[in-house]
Amino acid sequence: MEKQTITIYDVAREASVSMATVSRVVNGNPNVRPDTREKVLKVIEKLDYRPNAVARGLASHRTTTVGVLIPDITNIFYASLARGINDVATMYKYNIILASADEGKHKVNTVLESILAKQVDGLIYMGQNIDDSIRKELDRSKTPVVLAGTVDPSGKIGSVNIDYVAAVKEATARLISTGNQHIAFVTGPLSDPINGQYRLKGYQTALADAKIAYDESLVFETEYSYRAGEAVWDAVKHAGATAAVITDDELAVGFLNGGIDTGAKIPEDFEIITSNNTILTEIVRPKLTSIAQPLYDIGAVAMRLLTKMMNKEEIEQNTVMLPHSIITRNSTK
Amino acid sequence: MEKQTITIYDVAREASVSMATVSRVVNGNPNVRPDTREKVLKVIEKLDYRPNAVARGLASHRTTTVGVLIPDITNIFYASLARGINDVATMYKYNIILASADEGKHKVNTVLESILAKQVDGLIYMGQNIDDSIRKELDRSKTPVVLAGTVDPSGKIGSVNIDYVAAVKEATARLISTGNQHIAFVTGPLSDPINGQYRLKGYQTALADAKIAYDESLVFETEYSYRAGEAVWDAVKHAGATAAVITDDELAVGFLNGGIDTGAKIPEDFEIITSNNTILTEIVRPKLTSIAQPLYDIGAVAMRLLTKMMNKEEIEQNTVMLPHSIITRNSTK
DNA sequence: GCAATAAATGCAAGCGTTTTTATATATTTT
DNA sequence: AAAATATATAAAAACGCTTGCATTTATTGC
Repeated sequence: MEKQTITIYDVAREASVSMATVSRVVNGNPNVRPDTREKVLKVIEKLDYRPNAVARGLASHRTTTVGVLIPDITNIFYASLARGINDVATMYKYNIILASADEGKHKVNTVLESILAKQVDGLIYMGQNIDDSIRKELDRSKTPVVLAGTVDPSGKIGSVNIDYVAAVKEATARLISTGNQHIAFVTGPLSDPINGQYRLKGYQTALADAKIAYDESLVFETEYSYRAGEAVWDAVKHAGATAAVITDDELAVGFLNGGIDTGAKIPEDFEIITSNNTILTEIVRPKLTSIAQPLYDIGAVAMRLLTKMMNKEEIEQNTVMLPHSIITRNSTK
Repeated sequence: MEKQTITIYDVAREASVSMATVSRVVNGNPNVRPDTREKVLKVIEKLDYRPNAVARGLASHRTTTVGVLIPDITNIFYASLARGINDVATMYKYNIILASADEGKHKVNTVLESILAKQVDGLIYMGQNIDDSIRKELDRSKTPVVLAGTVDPSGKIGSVNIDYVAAVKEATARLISTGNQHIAFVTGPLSDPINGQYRLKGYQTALADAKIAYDESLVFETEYSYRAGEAVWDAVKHAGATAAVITDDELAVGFLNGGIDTGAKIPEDFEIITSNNTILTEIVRPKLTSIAQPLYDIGAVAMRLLTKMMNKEEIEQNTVMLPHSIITRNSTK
């Protein structure tokens, strides 16, 4: 009664050729006489045959599937990267296994393990700092990995980013140039090297260049969320800051509104530069001046890089830095 | 030289049991003597054996993978649903193959085909209207499908939604109650039954109840995006509307800013109610009054429903309607 | 202590492909 | 036209697991 699924074997029989030949046709192997190809294609059409990707994966050791690890799919920053990843993946005929590894909730290791068990051909990794246990897991599977919007200070793993040091340095310098002497640095977890090493360094360097003493009490570490931004406004204000560099747009938007809602005038009383130039920066009033990262491109380039690795092509540069800029809007003077 | 991958066979040999027994241990089959189980587990640990999910999938006809079709991953509405889906999927040990089927760009059919080829155990479908070719594709594969935030007017396919008719009716009535006689309905594609049938009907019903004539020139069909919202403001204003019900938050936010930026006073001159109650409604000033849909829950419930279908459990109700409400903020009087 | 029954384990046939190797057929070369 | 070479096709062995069935081992009843 059950509608029998049609296999390559059925096609072979019906077309009076071997399975091997059908396989060749399906895979576009040129070693098939045109008329045989025709014949086989006709049968495939007639039987409405669809190759079983799982069987293919087992036999060929290629699943045409890549894993994508994302910290939070509702964060526009990561979602934008994901869009770039997705488009390029689609272009190269890969499917994406998406796994979200919310800090804590689903432990990265478990999630990673489940993805790797699925025999993905490659992995795009976003977010979370890469600790030893993760690195070990990555090593044991010989799966190619590319980090998108995430750094590996050891430089072993390929990655696509912007120059965070330079970007934050420029942003900070810009705030200094309009007379600010007390500039806050409002950031996500410093355990993430992007924040703790690169961005912080850019911030410090700009201060040093301007002969302003680095004051640790102006560094605010919190989480990437709107609420966290709202919540931190008071503290920043009380610390005596007159401007802030903020490392995430949701955070910055919360921070901005935290200020606005308590009567602060932005940018007159307080200047803000944020970091990701997502649509959020244009949605709020005043619009936010921002470091512009080519989010979509970071994802796209990361995925492209991964395709090369999966093809075992020669990689000229496994750490790529895309250009950034600063988009001036109305949260700065 | 290549580090040999360890298979179930290696474990079996090393533990001096059969592959079947190892398989039983790995799959938690109770028919294994505790000491044998111990022995096998020890070897698994020692060899660091990891089952190959692809081989498992081929042998068992279950991939523990579900497909998720999403129109646009950067749209907070869908991303929120996806988060609910993801959490429940993780809870039930399923991986997600995410495919984004941007209107047009990647045709739904192609994407669907590639997902189904991967032998997913089930499918969550969001967004796009389900036309005949899609329905056919869905039917041919016997894969269980649940729609999340998407309706199937035919009622054949399981789905999780809110009562769009009632929600929009309430929203419209609320605007009428504050004296508005010319209320615009700003929506995404009317080809989507949610808009074209349900929401529109709610809008019309509210008008009818208040004895206000339905005026087609107050219905504005556009796309779900910030820019589209900005762009449509003028037309709506010129049509003489004094309030609007808008079916998407990004759209609404663009619309709001389109107004604000041209000097309109909201809500004094113009009232707005939006539809999804995402964080965007709280980010803008004034904050937007909104229909509240339990986005995360829609996703979560949809996925839960799907797990039941995949287990062939009895489904009491394959179309579930979650409760909605209206959250009053500052874009209405 | 033995038959009857239940529980644990092993055997081996799939699952639906790809791919290597061998064979048959076609094409060139001389 | 035979030998040599190139091209198409076939045969069958993997790929790494699950699972139905057969077999062995343990448990129970009397």
